[in-house]
Amino acid sequence: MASGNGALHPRKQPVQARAERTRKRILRAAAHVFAEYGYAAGTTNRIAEQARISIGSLYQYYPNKDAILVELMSRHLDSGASALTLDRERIASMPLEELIRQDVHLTISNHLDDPQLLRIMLEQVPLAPELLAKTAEYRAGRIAYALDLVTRHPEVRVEDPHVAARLLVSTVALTVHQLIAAPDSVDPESLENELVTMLTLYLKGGEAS
Amino acid sequence: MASGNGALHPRKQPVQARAERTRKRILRAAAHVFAEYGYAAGTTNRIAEQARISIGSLYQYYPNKDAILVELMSRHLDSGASALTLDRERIASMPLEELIRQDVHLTISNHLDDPQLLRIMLEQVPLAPELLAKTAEYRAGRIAYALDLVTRHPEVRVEDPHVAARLLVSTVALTVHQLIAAPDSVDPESLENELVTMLTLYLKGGEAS
DNA sequence: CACCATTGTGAGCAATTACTCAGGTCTTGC
DNA sequence: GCAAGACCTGAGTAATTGCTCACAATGGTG
Repeated sequence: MASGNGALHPRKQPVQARAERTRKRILRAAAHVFAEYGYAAGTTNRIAEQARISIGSLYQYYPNKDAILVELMSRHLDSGASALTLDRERIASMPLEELIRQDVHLTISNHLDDPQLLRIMLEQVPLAPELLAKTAEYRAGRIAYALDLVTRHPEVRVEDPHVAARLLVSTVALTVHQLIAAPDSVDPESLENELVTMLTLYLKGGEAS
Repeated sequence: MASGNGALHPRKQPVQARAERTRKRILRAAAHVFAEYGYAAGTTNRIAEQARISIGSLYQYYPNKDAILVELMSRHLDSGASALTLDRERIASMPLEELIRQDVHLTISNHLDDPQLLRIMLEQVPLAPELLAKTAEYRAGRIAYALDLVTRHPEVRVEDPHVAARLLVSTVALTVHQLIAAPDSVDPESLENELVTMLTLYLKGGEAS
């Protein structure tokens, strides 16, 4: 199913405004269709139908089905990664709880748009090699940031910084995803508070600050 | 892809020993194939080939592809659920940390067999309606247990018990799964220690016990 | 307006895949 | 030894689906 035709087409770039609109319609439709039917059952013909364009047009902008998913995921990652990085100076000078809260809050709000789509994308990542690299990079960045925080912030006391950093990143990403996308989803505010409490206590090592 | 033919076949029961062996071969092969190729690309013909039986035999025991996944998942859930429940009496009388450690340890060892397969199964759950009911039941059981622990154990101090219980369950299941199945997986022992520390501190609310 | 590149169309092809069925082979009970 | 059922076989079928291509429509430019 994952097409392995190494050669990636840099399909034609849109030059007229019309083309740009079509491209956007495809992406919007794909997001909708994938979220509703899942990746396998979200057929390209269905996407074209939803976008009210012909299947031929779709393939003028995306060389194959995977490419559409890849672009959706890329956009999500890019938007998530941009708002994230703080300079190292500020890490040490801000209260730990505030740093954690910032991260958790950002992650939650990033998931509130379309949890269903997120779910599909995360699941399909391992099947699309191009995405693997990109998500791996993204994850590595987050882990590096967490490791920085864990090792440099004065309030932090943990046994194993490397494991702690990975646990931190995984916990935030996964629980937010799961508890927001769940059928009976948890109230985002409560989730934020509990998560922040948990992580802050953990990093402080249970000692008074 | 998810066949909606409500009527489930109780395909013929094996009566000879030969048949029982075939059934087992199918399951083993399916686990292997799903883990290696994923669900969509894990075709029934491939499973039959791996099991060294003909495709026809496969369909004598399983009415469709979904049914195989369902049985694999059912078995996993049953084995996981059995070892889990403690009587309410003992909850209050055991140290909190020990209770948590027990749970985390069990979850980790339950994932060490075949993380890849687990991954596939968890992803495909939402597509197979029969499984949804079963996993929902399983999850509900775990959450109920956690809620019991959170509300009745004397060492516990949390703001919102319901959210805390769900956070607890999700955190253990998801982080274990992710960090064990990851390409560069975390050392299980360290993971156990860090997770236990984090959860225990959280539930105790940061106050001295 | 006239020309041509850009963009859009959709019937249909090739490949894949879940699943069937007509007929074989083995096991068991007598 | 011999029926009769249990079990197994695998080429074939129907349906799905990603994707192509020959052609039509549209937009900009002189």
